Amino acid sequence: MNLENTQIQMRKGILEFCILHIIARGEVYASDMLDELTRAKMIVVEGTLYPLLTRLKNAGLLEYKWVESKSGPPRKYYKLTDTGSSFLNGLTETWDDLVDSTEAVRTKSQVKA
Amino acid sequence: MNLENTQIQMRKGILEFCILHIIARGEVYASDMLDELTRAKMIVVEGTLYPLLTRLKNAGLLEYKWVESKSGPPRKYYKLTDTGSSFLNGLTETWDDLVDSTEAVRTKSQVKA
DNA sequence: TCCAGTACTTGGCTATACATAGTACTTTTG
DNA sequence: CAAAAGTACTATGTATAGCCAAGTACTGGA
Repeated sequence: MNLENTQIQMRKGILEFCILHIIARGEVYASDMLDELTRAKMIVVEGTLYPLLTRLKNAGLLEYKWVESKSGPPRKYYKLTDTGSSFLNGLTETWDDLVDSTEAVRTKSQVKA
Repeated sequence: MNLENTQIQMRKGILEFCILHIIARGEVYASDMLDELTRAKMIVVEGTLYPLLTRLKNAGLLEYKWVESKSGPPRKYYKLTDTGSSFLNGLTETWDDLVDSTEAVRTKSQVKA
């Protein structure tokens, strides 16, 4: 058990949440998302992102259309389905609760310390 | 893929973080932690907590001593080791970064929406 | 002795993030 | 026009956390 591994575990699920958020605000393709996540300091590699997108699409949360590119192969532009929007709302609630709970534990710790 | 499962994934690593925090503020045994987590609205079951404590102990982050109880079997009272304290500091940093990153993605979303 | 309560343990299951390697298409370059 | 480089996407195998469910061990009371 090392710190790095726990950090990885901490990201689980949260990454999915962030990606749904990014897609929620407009049609994007994978490289757009990678740029966006990198700017937010959430480093992700291709091998993580692409399978995740496929999974979300197969679950009916996303849909995509092919768009020709002027430099390279065509791209998949993703957007949320209605199901995806509902799902994102549910996740947002969970995330907020989780942050609150964690904050509660930390705050109480400071009071007693 | 359902919401519940993603919620479970979101908890990964965070639970460990919370438990280390709880132990950091004083010696406690498992039921104390369960109560504390329940109050913070982070429901955990025994089958999750006990293996986690064993794992943290084997990793050298925790140590425990047996304490007799007046009602029932003796209890393991845990406390952090020095290694555990350092580990918790690292996790705290990671968690704060993660919250910031997530907030960054969400905030930007609202600006464009 | 039998029963209920408390504390802790164990085994099997599922799902995600990662590393790594590979495919397919397009544009550039000699 | 053929080879190389770049872009976008795919596939496979590994490790690990959290959950469920059942089980063990000890205590005290009827």
